[in-house]
Amino acid sequence: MDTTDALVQLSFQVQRILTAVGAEHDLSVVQLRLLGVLRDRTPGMLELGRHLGLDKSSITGLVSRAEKRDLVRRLPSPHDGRGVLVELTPLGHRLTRQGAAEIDRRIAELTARMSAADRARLTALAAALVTPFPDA
Amino acid sequence: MDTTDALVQLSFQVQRILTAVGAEHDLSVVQLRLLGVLRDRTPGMLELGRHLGLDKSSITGLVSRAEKRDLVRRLPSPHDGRGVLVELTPLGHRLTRQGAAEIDRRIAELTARMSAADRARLTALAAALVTPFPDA
DNA sequence: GCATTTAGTACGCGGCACCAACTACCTTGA
DNA sequence: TCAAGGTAGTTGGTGCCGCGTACTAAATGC
Repeated sequence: MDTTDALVQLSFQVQRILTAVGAEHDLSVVQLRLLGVLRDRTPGMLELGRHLGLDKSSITGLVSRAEKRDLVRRLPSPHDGRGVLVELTPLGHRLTRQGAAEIDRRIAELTARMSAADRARLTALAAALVTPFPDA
Repeated sequence: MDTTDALVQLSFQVQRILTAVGAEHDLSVVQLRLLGVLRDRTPGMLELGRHLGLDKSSITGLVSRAEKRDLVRRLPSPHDGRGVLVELTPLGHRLTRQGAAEIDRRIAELTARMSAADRARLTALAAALVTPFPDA
C-alpha cells in the first residue's frame, strides 16, 4: 500500500468515526466541526467560513440550522453593525464536550493495537503534515 | 497536539485534497470513491454499498447520477434477474486515472517536506490502522 | 406451488455546498 | 460632510446526497 492509499483510506476511516459519533448526537460531521471551532472562540461568519473552508452562504445555513437546534446563538457584533458573532449555547458546549470525548475514545480504540512508541510517532508525523489552521 | 487532533486534522486535510481534485473534474468526493471502487471490479449495487458504507437507496442515486454523466453503466446480472452490475465506461476509466494521478501528486506534495524514511514510516503506521476493505 | 426473502428502485425529507444578487453598514477620498 | 466603492451576511435557486419507507420483480426454501 503506497502513501496515497494509506492516507486516503485512513482519512475515510477517521471520517467514518466522526460520522458515527455525530450520528449518536444527531449531528452531521460539519456540525461537529462547527461546534469544535466554537469551543474556544466567538468568531464572525466570515472567520467561520475560513476555518471550515466553506462559502459564506453555506455558513449562514449551517449556523441557522444549529441555532434552530439551540446549539449556537448569534450575537450582534460590538464593532460592526453588519456583522454577527457566533457562540455556543450551554447545550452546544455540552454536546461539544461529549462529542470530543467520544471521538477521543474511538481514536484510542483505533490505535489500541499500536505500541505507545508507534502511536507517538504517528502523532508526530501526522502533526507535521497538518497545515496551521486547526478546525476540528 | 494529541493523537486525536493529529488524525482528525490530517483526515480533513486529505478530504480537502480529494474535494479539490474532484472539483477539477466536476466530481464530488463520493463520486471519486465510486470510480475508485469500480477501477478493478464490476460489483452489484449491494456490494457497492458495502464498499462505500452507504444505504442501497443512496447507491441507486449515486450510480444514476454517474450514469447520466456517462461515467458508469449498469449491466444486467448474468445470474440474478433482479440485480445489475456496474462498470466504468471509457470516460469513467479516463477520469478515474486522471483523478488518481492528481491525488497521488497532491499527496506527494503534502509529504514532500518529509524524509523518505519518515514517509515510509507514516505509510506503514497508517496502513496498520486501516481496516481491510479498501474503498478509495 | 406458495410463502418468504432479497435486489434494486421510487419517493419523501432534510441537510448541504456553491453561485449570483441583494441590503445594510463601513471605509475612503474629494 | 457626503458620495462612491467595498464588505458582512442573507436570500433564492440549483443540484447533490444520505437515510428511511414502501414497492415490484425475481430468487429461495419448504
